[in-house]
Amino acid sequence: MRISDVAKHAGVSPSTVSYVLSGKRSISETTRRRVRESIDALGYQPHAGARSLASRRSNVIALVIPLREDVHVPVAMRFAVSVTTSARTHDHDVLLLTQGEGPDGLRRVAGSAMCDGVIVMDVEADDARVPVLRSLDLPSVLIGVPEDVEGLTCVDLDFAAAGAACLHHLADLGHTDVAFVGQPPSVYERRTGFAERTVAGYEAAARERGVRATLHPCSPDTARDVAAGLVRDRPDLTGLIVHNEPSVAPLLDAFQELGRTPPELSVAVIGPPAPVVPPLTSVDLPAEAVGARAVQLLMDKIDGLGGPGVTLLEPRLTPAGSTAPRT
Amino acid sequence: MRISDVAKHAGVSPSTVSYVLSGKRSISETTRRRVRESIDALGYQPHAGARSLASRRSNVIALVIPLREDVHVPVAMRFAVSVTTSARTHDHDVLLLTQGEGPDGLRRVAGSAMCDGVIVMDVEADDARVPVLRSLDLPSVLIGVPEDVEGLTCVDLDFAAAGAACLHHLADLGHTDVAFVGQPPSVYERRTGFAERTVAGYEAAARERGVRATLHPCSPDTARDVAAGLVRDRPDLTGLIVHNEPSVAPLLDAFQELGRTPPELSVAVIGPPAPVVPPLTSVDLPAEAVGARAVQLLMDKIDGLGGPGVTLLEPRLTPAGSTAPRT
DNA sequence: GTGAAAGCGCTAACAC
DNA sequence: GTGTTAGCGCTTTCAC
Repeated sequence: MRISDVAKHAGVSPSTVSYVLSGKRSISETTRRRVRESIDALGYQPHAGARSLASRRSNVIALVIPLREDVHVPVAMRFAVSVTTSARTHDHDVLLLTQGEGPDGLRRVAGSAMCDGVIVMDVEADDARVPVLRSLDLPSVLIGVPEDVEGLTCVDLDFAAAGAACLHHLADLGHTDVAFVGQPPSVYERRTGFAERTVAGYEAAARERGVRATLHPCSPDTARDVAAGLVRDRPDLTGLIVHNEPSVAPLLDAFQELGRTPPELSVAVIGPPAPVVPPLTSVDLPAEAVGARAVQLLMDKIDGLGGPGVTLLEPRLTPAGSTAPRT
Repeated sequence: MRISDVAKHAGVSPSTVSYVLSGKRSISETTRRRVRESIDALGYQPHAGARSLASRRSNVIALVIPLREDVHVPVAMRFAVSVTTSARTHDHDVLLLTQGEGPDGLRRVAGSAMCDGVIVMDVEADDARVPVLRSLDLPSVLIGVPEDVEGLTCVDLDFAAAGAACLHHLADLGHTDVAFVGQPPSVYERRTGFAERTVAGYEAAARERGVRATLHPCSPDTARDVAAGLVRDRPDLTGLIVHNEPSVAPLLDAFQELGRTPPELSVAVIGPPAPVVPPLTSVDLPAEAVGARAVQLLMDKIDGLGGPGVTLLEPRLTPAGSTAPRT
């Protein structure tokens, strides 16, 4: 089943079928309909390899997913699904690259023309893949923001604004002593962009508002200790910002056992709304929007449109019962 | 940069370069070396589309990942990563299909020759994709086992054996009253193979051993109620089997508050070892092994080797401090 | 052990 | 608005 079979069936030339499919030149309404009918009748599907050979377009994008222990998998998956779904609306498929392949994976897919572009997740401040991307002339979009963004196209949530939004929210409620429970230490050590920027936004806002503000890296299994340490050392603490999805539940449990429960201890979280009752004041992480935007930007680049630039999506803080005015 | 450039550089014909790359005919050691050197010197990489057009092999496999609310994402991701990594060792890449595309996604990638085969995850007892797979003559491997396995190649953990192993372990310790806390109700309603089989194995073993055994679907937000119900209605309960990864922590917390802690209440879990201290007696879910096996089986099918069949990997129960003899 | 050349199925000039 | 045709870059017969 090839394009010439469809052409014969419809009584037109192969190129006409091709143009009906691509819409790259105008076709009379009658011809278009006849061709469409033949395509349906025969169940024709173009051969992807032949198409990519002739058109120099694979209609595939690559997605590099993170695999680190300290990356919250469900969030990564939300990005991946969003990218895949969005790509389909642009008639592209998604090739999965694991971070384990590193820069070589990028060279491989670029060199063999397996994909038209690549989306890289979990970008660090000084990411080894960035120089490779610069040298590769493969259209790319980063989800995350490295230190040097020269020539790159990046998308992310405005994490600095998210950190600031939480602090301003608490400051507006009268809190003057706040702690920030963050990502596992390793995340800061490898200088993951989003984590650094969140803290920077939080600390800047705290200075601005004259709020006492400290930082406490955390992971689910150290949550208990972090809570105990805060209760012991910070008697005046009334505000808590948590930027660590899987630690939210253990942290709240620990604080509760220590006699501190929201909203007496006002808690705001940065991340997907945890399915806890009652709901928490939170800044959502719009993975779907970020993924869709990344795909859109990549499609533009593939089509030679748009230049480099950093797109930061505005965070939205949703107040809930876990934060209240200081008493 | 094409194969003919490499051929010229090495002073051989294009076909010789092709054969050096594919190993499909014998090449003299000297020629092989010269060609290899030219390939390295020029940094040649074959064009994937051209290759797939000429050879009718894309060297890509598709992977359908589940996206359901009730599927535990980190486990699904472990499968996906294992499949991707294994595929690379067989010189294949992985195309991501979301479950949202359903049967049409399979038809699409099969019809356009985008991939040589497909691996389908999260298979249900009566799965809509199975008849499509049967009609498609696209090599496929299912991770999971549907009701009718005629003509299919399936891999999975032997969940029936896992359920039985937990019960036998508890029975060996003298427990005679056991409860099984399972997946969310929706998982059973849509008849997901692995959940049904686990329960079946558990119940059969319980009958065999004369143990009182009941089933309790659960999700993280109903864990508290499930625990309360069991404490209230089952005063003689001393054994618990949990087949619900994200509910383990809330469940144990709830039981603790009700005065029941391991190993007085002996708890065994089916799933990846939870990072809790002290560790729990558990049956591991060998996602890596299952993914690797699925890829191996698929590669064999693509090469025309091996027939249909169901491969069940033996579970391994690792005893730990959460289970103890009944007192 | 190696080379020549005929496709693989499609796209996009070019021609009308 | 439509048809003809020359590639796209590789694999694989066929021939030696």
